[in-house]
Amino acid sequence: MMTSNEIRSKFLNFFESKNHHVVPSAPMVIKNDPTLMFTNAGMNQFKDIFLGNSPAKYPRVCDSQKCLRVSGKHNDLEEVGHDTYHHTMFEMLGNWSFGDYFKREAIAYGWEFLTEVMGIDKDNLYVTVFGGDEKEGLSMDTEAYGYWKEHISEDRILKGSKKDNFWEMGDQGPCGPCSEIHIDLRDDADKAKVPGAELVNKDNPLVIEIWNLVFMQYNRLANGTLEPLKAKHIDTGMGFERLCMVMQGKKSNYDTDVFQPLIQALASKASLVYGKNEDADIAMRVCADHLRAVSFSIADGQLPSNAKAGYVIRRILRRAVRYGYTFLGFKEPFLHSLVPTLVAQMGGQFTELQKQQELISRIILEEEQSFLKTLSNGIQKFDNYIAKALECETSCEACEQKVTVDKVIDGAFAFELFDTYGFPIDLTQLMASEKGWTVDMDGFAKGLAEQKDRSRAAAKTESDDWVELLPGVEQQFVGYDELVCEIKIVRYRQVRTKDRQFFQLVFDRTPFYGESGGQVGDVGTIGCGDEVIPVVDTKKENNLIVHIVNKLPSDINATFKAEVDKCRRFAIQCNHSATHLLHKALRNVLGTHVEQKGSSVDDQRLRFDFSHFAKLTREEIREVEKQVNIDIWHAIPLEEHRAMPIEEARKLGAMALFGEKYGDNVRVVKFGDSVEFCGGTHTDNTGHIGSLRIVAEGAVAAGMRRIEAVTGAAAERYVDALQDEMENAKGLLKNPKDLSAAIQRLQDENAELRAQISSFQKEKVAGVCHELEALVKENSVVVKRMDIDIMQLKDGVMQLRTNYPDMALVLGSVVGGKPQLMVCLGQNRVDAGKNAGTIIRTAGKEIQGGGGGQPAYATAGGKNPDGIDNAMHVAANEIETV
RNA sequence: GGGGUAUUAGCUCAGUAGGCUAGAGCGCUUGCAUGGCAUGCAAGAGGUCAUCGGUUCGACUCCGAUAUACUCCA
Repeated sequence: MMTSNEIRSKFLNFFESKNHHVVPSAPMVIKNDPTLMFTNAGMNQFKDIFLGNSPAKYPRVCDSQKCLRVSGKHNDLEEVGHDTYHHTMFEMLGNWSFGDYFKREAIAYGWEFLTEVMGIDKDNLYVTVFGGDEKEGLSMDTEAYGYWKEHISEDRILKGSKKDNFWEMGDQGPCGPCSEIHIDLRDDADKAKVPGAELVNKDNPLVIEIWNLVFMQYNRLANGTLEPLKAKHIDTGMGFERLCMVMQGKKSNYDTDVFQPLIQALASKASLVYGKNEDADIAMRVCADHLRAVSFSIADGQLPSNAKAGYVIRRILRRAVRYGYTFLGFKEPFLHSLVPTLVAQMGGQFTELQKQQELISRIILEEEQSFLKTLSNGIQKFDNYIAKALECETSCEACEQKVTVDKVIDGAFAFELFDTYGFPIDLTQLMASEKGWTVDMDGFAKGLAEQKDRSRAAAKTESDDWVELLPGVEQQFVGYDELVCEIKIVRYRQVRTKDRQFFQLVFDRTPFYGESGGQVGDVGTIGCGDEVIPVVDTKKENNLIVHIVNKLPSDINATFKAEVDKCRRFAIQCNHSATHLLHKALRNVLGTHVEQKGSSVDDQRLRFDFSHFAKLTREEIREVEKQVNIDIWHAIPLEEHRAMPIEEARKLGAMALFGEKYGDNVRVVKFGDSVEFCGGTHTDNTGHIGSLRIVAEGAVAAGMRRIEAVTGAAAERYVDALQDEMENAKGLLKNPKDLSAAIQRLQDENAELRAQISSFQKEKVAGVCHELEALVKENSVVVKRMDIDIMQLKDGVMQLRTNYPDMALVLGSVVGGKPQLMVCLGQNRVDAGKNAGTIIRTAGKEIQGGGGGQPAYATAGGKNPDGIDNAMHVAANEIETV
């Protein structure tokens, strides 16, 4: 039997023999494409070639690309595990032609590989071609049909609809008809009953598509129309796991050697046998699949989090935990313990997994723990809800009105559990059914739909088609050397979001750095004559530097002077270079397990995330700061290599980052011992940085720390602020020798004085209460004016009340021009039907105020101090009257 | 980017349709009991109810803003 590793290499070797260049898989996590979070198809890493933004380095390429399909157009998440062939993460084998060969060769290569290299029986194969679409005005792909006829009998060539046989990567952009190869894996008896041709594209788990050949020949415009592409491309994708299933004679992807080790490990952990129980089998498939997806993402630098791409990863992980919890009986974290199995199996091919094994395990463990906590919170909330509903039932029975609860969980509550507390709806349903309840799913769906509408409305952006002014001009970035230059606008378009509209401009050459690699985009101006237009931001989309402006220049075709905000850029460069020095210093001080996991650099500060498992001590922070500052004092000049062959760069000791895509030639930035692959802009000498101060250190996730620091003028300001505060504090304390000791003394003194005040107050109150007690002993009704804050007497008066159940007390006071009134009644008077709250409201009118309280004790305040005596009389009268 | 929820004792959390002397369990201190204890009993300490404003006679509670955390959607 061919192993999965052998199958992968046979594919790559085959296309290499057809003059294809074998490239490595791009990272699964996508960094600079606003329309896409994860690589969801093999073609992603070549997107800018298809869009015409950059030229192809090789006309023919092949690879095996790790992909994640979980959101957006290809949303398979809820399918995964229930069938035998959907996955979140999978490998896509592909071959490409960029303006080189087209349909004839693509079809011939595909056929040769499957039937001759893989030795698949031709009688099990079917192919589809695009059958045309009237609405689009497209006719059938007779070209592809013709080439297929050379290999396969016509009754095996099927015509497909636009849905199945016309491929588009989005609402706009390159697209074209495609041709799929399907395989029929059923046994002969079934084949005899129903011909395979009838089951193609019908979701039969044994008649499946294995390869899609896309013929890119059109460009879709924003208004929906198609225009022919000048250069035609081939883009193919074959599901690696499916091919393994075919080659290993299995009927499920999960039965191949790609998944079985994980599934077997899970089964033994759960003390179950795979294949005995459908629910448990699904759960094991879910866990095996999701563990792969999550581990690969973390290896590529995308951690679970509560927003965007990180949130997608969190959801996948939680889905696995949910299935394990419900169907495999795992009530404690378990997924993390499978990481070694995954690494043992795939770590050889994907070294990023192996190198970061510990980090991956720790992060998964932490996520599992936190989700199990959310679950237990949700279960508690759920139980409370049921208990309350049943309580209502029993209490109603007590008053002999037979009311039964209808045992339906309110949709709004189910949605609240889900939306606010993250409690999965299927668990709510499961728990409900265990108790004989049902869930109002319509109500739940309604809540969810409203939520979705709100979000969509808020996130809506519309972009027009690009207006081409200078077609075919390739953009050039000159910002490493120049901050001012003459430019022409190559193309532009308008973009509208909910509360803003702006224009995106592309120049022929630009000094502006587009946001990428953690470095913010430049701002500045473009000017022509008297007209100067601010560039408010610069972004990078698919390797294209896009300048954001709020209005278009009056003459769009003019030559402009483009000028980057120099001071800002200088500060950014210093911060970026300081980040490199910091990275190196951290590895020196903490060890080489420190890897960059994220970085953000702007003109104000720098932020650096890295793998490390403990809080940095104050000494470590000092040492890191010191090492960076020594590099700064040494005024090390920048050594920059714009395009160094990657192997040579590695020999120099350059640090490559996980989850980054590198070409054959890379830019290397070197300051002394600090050598990094980096596309960012840097200061020409570390001396310019001035100094670095670390201002914050904290945790981001398990095994991951974050440092924030400032440099140069910002560092000066930071130290100034500290110094000012210190001087101020010293000044306030009359310049003590030891500030901390002085503060400590002050605190002790303060505590002592507080204690004294409170004891004085207690004494005073006790005195007053004593006085009142004497009066209460004599007369059961006491009316007294005493101008102190009555609220303070509360405790004492309440004490009095418990001792003298017949007591009635009316106190009045005027403090600071504000009248206060209090009525307190002993229990016997309350039982007799008197209510201090009512009395105080009546009496309160006399001081133009309101008040309230309980039957036994009430207070009121007011605006008219002159009425206080009257108010007391009124209250007293109320108490006396029967 | 748009919603929702939470923030109360060292920890985990109750709580009030504005006024009940702000509580429980665990932990802590002290004392007593047992030969011993992951023991029992008793007493006690510990709270600017996240921060800042507003409404009110009165706000832990209502309203607004901020911060932090959690969570859903995009």
